[in-house]
Amino acid sequence: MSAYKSDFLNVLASRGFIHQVSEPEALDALARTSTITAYIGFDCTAPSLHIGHLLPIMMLHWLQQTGHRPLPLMGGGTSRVGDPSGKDESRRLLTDADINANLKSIRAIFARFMRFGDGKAGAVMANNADWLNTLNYVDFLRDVGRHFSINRMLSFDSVKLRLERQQELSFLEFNYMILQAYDFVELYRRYGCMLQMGGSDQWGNIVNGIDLGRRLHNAQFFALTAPLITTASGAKMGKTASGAVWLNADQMSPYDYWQFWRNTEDADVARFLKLFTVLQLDEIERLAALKGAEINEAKKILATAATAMVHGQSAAEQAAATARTTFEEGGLGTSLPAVEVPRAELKAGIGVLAAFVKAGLAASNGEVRRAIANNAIMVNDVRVTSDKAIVGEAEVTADGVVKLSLGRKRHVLLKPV
RNA sequence: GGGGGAGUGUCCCGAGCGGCAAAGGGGGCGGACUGUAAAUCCGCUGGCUUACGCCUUCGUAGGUUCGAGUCCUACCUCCCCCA
Repeated sequence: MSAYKSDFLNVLASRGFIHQVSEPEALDALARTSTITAYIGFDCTAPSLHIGHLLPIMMLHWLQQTGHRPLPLMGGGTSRVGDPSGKDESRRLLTDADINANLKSIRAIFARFMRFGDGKAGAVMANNADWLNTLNYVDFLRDVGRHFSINRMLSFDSVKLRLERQQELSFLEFNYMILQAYDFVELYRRYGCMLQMGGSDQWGNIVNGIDLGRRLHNAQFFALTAPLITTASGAKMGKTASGAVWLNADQMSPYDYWQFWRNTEDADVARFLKLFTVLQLDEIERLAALKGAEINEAKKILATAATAMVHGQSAAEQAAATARTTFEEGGLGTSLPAVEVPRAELKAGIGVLAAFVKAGLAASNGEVRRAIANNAIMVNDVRVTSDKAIVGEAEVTADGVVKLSLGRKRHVLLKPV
């Protein structure tokens, strides 16, 4: 069904990664005849990447699998500015120390998805702080700024929407697109990078880079954007009670990560398998054909495969096993999140309210009270009906833990130490 | 510089005659139904409290009042118009 001749575009298109491509024929031809270096920018405004970053990371993965060179760019410099795209409010400005700390913890994630190092397709990581931080303002204006038309910049969605909605857009943020365009050129100079990929909201920024490349180097750059991924019911992906779905294990356990995928809506299963796992397409076809309750099998495969991409095969299988014992056999899974409690404290008895707050299942005593009123609280699978109930040593099971449950899905173990 | 408008529950949007823990959505969480799905229906969605109740919250700081999100003053931030 795909009209592309190159492996690279074929794979991306058939798995649903492509929203827009500039000059598709030329890019297709280039991908067939040479090794492309392509970059995607990631900002460092949070200490971990989350699910929203997964799509671009997968694009880099496939880029490498099809023989090309991925170039993840850390926005060490641009994070100091903040991209106004899709935002009504200015982002908080981060300190350089924050940015560097974030950058460091993000870096490890990439190694899971692509091979770094030598060889023609070995991935390279760059940081735009390396060139942006030392720019000379006047030189930059003369060399780069003169190629930008304010008239045109005002017509870009990222700017236009802010202005139309009467939201403040600072000069600092207004410059973001210029810096991103400059990044593209700089990566071309340093690494011969000719393709920039990103989310669909990046189209305007990328196109600016293409223009600048043509003006400064008479070079043909390319843009490729991925669709914005929403769930079948229209919600933005990756929002849960506790916030974002993080990729770092210390922000979100592999078990919880597995659960996130396990709870995918039926209608999203096939699409997510294509986007977020590396299963063969014919295998995905087979799974997608499952009907009714059988599709749960596909969801488990999705969960395990997607978790394995980020946390490794063994952690993924452990999460799957824990889910199986917990949900299908009514037992205790070993990788359920656990919270340690001093044995003496448990001996004295902890009120249910405090116990659930301590376990992180609720934010306040009141929240636990309401949950009890809603029949949602269980200790060792026994429903709690009074907020005066005590969790003590008697509740420690043969496994040496106390199982606290909020609803049927959220479980935390209390482990005496 | 002059004139007009706006800022509401720490997720968002948004109503709010001086009696307000503050309408209504969305989102989220829980329950029922299911398949750890969707849809639907129901409940919850500031903190402490067994409870009466107490405390904290409507841009900031004061004031009027028995009582202020609501009225007054000053200040901060944003928007629009005029210069």
